[in-house]
Amino acid sequence: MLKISELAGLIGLSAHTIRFYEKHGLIEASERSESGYRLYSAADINRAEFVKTARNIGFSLGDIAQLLSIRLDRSSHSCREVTDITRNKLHEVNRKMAELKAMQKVLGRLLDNCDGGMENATHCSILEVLDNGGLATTGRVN
Amino acid sequence: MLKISELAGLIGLSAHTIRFYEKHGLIEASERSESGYRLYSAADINRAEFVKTARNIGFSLGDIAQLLSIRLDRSSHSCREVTDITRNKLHEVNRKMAELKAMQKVLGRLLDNCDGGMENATHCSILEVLDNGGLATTGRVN
DNA sequence: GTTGACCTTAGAGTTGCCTCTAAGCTTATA
DNA sequence: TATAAGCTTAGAGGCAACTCTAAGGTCAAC
Repeated sequence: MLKISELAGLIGLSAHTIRFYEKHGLIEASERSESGYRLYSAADINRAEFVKTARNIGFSLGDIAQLLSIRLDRSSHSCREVTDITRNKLHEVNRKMAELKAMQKVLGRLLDNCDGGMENATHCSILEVLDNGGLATTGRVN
Repeated sequence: MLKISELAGLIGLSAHTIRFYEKHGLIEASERSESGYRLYSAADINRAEFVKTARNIGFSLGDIAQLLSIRLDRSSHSCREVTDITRNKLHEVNRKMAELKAMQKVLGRLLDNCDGGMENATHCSILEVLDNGGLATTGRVN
């Protein structure tokens, strides 16, 4: 049985974060010492590691809660439920990637058109673009 | 002179958001009517549009505050300051993109290895990966 | 028996960006 | 003139995922 900071060291989360996850139902200590300290069993540790792995991959705490409830009783859930959660996450990631790509493109072009020297900003092309409502989308813009 | 909801309609932000931006120093109404209504001049509208454009590109409110203070007195700021803000943002976007790409890769592989059928999740390969600390990185993985 | 590290709790604070509410005044329309 | 739409304010609420604090109990070592 591990104490909270031992578990924390093992899986690489702070004790604070473990308590926070407990409050949200993700991690639990199946026992308490006489003095009330949390004590983590092997099963608790596995669960905590599951949480950490899922978190590393990028699942939200809400996703993880769902995955845990499936994990807890695999036979009454379908494999499909798991892939649905995963696919939704992938779609979310794809959406964000698209947004970031658009930002990347615009920021890159702003920088391309601006020399960024130490002269004053009176004719700064970036400020001009911002003043004019964004990059012109006429011409060969792609 | 426009009233707040007219400005809101023009630039595509809610009146709530415009007040919120005002509280944070981004947008201002240079006048008030006798009854205290905000009235926006052409210059105020330009400024609000500048804010909206910068926001659309993805600059944070903090970035925009900096850009505005440069815009307000272009001659005492260098073009370089503007490119620095822009470059920092680009780096931030690049960092996030890299994170998302990693997630994309992992999620994609999880889905590839799991058929996601309606059978129960007893042998779900995604849960297994999560239970085993992530995707194995041995073998031809990349 | 005292120091110091570690544990407990409830709850507040953080960051970023809104979003909404309450309570009340103003303006336009029918 | 009455009603509805629109405006004002201060301040609360919400989301995600922590992060920290206060005030105190516990435990191991010297």
